Parts: sequence; C-alpha cells; structure tokens
Amino acid sequence: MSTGVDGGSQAQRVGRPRATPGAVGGLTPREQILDASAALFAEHGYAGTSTRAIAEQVGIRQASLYYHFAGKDDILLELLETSVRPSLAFVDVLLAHEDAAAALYALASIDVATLLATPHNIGTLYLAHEVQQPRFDSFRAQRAQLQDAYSALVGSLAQDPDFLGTCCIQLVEMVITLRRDGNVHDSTASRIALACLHVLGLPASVVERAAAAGAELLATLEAEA
Amino acid sequence: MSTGVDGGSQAQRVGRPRATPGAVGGLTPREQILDASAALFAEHGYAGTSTRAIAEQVGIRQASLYYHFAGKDDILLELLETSVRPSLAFVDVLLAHEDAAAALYALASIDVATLLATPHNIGTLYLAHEVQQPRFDSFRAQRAQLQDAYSALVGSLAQDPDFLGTCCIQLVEMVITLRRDGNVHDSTASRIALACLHVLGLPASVVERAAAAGAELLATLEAEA
DNA sequence: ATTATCTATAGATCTATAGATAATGC
DNA sequence: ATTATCTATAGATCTATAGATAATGC
Repeated sequence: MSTGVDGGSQAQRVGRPRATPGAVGGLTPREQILDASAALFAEHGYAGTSTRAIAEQVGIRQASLYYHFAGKDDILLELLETSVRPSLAFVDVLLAHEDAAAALYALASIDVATLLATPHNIGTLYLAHEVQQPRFDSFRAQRAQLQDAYSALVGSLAQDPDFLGTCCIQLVEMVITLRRDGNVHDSTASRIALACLHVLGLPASVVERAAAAGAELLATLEAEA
Repeated sequence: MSTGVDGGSQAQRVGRPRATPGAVGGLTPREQILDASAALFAEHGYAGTSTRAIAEQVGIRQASLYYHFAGKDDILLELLETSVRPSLAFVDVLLAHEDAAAALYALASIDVATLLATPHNIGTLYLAHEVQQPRFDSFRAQRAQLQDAYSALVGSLAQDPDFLGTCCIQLVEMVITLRRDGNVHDSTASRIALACLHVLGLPASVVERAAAAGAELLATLEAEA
C-alpha cells in the first residue's frame, strides 16, 4: 500500500529516475539502502556513518533516503531485526526436541550460520551502544528470546543454566569477531557448537554422542526448510 | 615536565581556578577528565559522546579539555591502554609456569578481575568500531599479546590452540556484558575461569585438579603483588 | 495523479584553535 | 613568568524538512 514496488525482476520502475542509474542489480532502492547501510555500519559503526555516506554509496542524494525510511534509526532497526529472525524460527522445534544436548548443538550451529549469512557482518552492531536505547527494544526482546532458548536447553543438561546459557551465546557470537578478522572456516559452525557442549562440562562421551545427534537433527531441519 | 601536577594530596593548585570548584575528590583535572570520559563512553559510546558532554560532567568548559589532551581520541587511547596493562604484567610468569592448565585458570581469573576493576566498565569499548582505526594500533597490539598468551597456554593442553584460545578470550570478555547488565557475582571470575578449562574439552578430573591448582597459583601471585 | 527523485536549506550540532584572563609561586 | 582556566568563534559537519521536478501509467 505504501511504496508499491515492482514484483517482477526488472519491471518498469515508476517515478523520477536517478541521476546516476548505475549498478542496480535487481535490488529495490530500499534494499540497496539497507545493503549499503549494513556495509558502512559494520565498518564505521552506526554513529560513525552519516546519512550522506549511505546515500553516496547507493548513488542517490542524501535527502532521498527519507522517502524510504523515516530516519537513520529505522534503517538500523530493520537491519537488526532481519538478522535475528531466522534463528528464532527454529527455536520452538528445538525446545520440543527430546535430546536437549543435540538440540543445543543444532541451535548453536544455526545461530552461527545465521550470523555468517548476514550481509556485511551485521552482527558487529549487536554490541553497539545505540542498540541499548529504548528505540531498539523490539530487537533486544527478540535477542532475549534466543537467550532464553539457550538457557532452557542448558537447564536440562547442567547446573546454573543462566550463566552457562550466556556462555553459549558468547561462544556463538565469537563468529562475529572471527568473520571480521577473516578467520572463518567451513568447520567454524560445528566447532563453535561443539565448544558449547564442552563448556557445560559434559563428559567427552556424552559430548561426542550429542554432536553426532545434533548434526543429524540439523540435517533434518535443513531438509524440511 | 609538561603538566607539573601536584604530588601531595590536597596541595595548593597552580593556575586559574574553575568557575565551579565542585567535587574534586583528590583527582587531578586530567584524572577527572578520564573518569568522566570512561563513564560517558561506556554509556553512549565514543562517537556518541561529545567533548562538550565530557567537559560538562567534569565541570569545566569544552575548550579547557584541550589543555590536558590533544584530542578526543587521546582520551580514549589512554583509557584503553590502562585497561589492558595490568593483565599483561602477569603473562610472563604464567607462561613460564609448569602447570599450563593452572596458569590458564589464573590468567582468565586475573583478566576477568582486571575488567571488573576497570572504572565504569571500559571494556565495553573493546568492540567499538573506532578501536579498529590505526590510531589505536598500540592498544590492539597489547590486546594481541594477551591473545597470544591464551593460545600459548592452550597449546600444551589441546588441539587447535588459536580457535580455543579465542574461545577463552571470548568467555573472559563475557564479564563485560554481565557487568553491563548487573549480573556480576563474587564467583563470576572463578566460574568464567572454570568455563575456559571446560571449553578445551579436558576430562572432569583434570579440570577439577587444574582449577584447584589455579586458585592456589592465583593466591600466590596476589600475595606477591 | 502518482511516484521517486532532486535542490536548497534550516538549525543544530561538534571539534579544535586563538587569544584573553585570573590565579599561583618566585 | 607560569599555569590553567575562560570566552569567542571558525569551519565543518550532520539530520531532517520543504518544495520543485521529471518520470511513470492511466
């Protein structure tokens, strides 16, 4: 109802065209803005990125951003929300799964994969101070849901689920740093998931079995989706 | 030679006095600026804190900051460096220690304690994007030394020391989040140190023994200092 | 008529410098 | 004379709004 964007691939676009028509690549202007913002926010931080810089990257004028977004904070909010959503979709199934250790392994793997799939390492923004503002409550609430899921899974495996759940989240978010520093390998997701099992203090035999079961569960979930 | 500050507790200060003489509390103006900056940087981030806000908190005029610091970045640099230094002082002794697992436990404990002792949770700034700038190379170099120490200790205990060393650092830095959210307890340091041992995948018996030895080593080190 | 851009600009910052001034101790 | 502050300000931002304009499809 609002923007009325094209559904087709390279459909005729309505409205005044850009001064510089360059590299559109099938993305709507809105998507282009989000993509450019993600890249700049991840590199220079939110406060360190001006609306002018975003517009320049997209190839439009600074003021034109405000046709697509009410403000700079709306861009960040949308980026943050799209980066947690995918992981949350799996939480319910995993919490209901009978083997909690396997479910934890799968959740950590998925979460790492989500952060790796994110354009331009958006995860870097999770610890940005701006995110603590009430403006981003909805994002933090979603992130808290994920936190709760970790704690719930840990609860049936070890003492002190809150602390150890936080440990798991922390280990998962290590992928943000690894990615920033170019230290990501194929095995990164599985090694982090394994570290989550280890940090609980489970015996090696249990960890081994859970990792195998978790990998299988993961394959099943991916096949379904 | 430069500032020529007083050594005495409440010695007569030279120079034009403040308009608002309020709460000095034995701190030199320079220290007051650092303290105020730490508080504001931790709450609003570096880019989100103006020199005006810092000056206001201290009770001086914005321009007066530049008598004590060449620029805003110099303030951040000094804050960052004072926050890693203490941990590094112990690295050499710990690397030379015969029991690597105990040494790792002690290093993690000390590092957590360092981050907890920091005024206003300066650690929050470690992941700030500004810190990636060349301007802060010297800080990052110091932090890298700490990283190397973890990897070296892990090296004699498990495969893949780089990855697992990063896991340990990540677990240690969890204290930053815990502190920000008000979730720090007396046992936080020991629990994080224990988690570092667990994440290596060591058997429970080894972990238990190492934790006890590590705690003892820690007590010895603290007694010396 | 509608859509999506543009130009121009207001108004509010923010950092850093220049130079004046009010204390101090000698 | 020296030190540490102050006032005043230059110059460069930065966000967001107002209103003009150039395309489109009907």
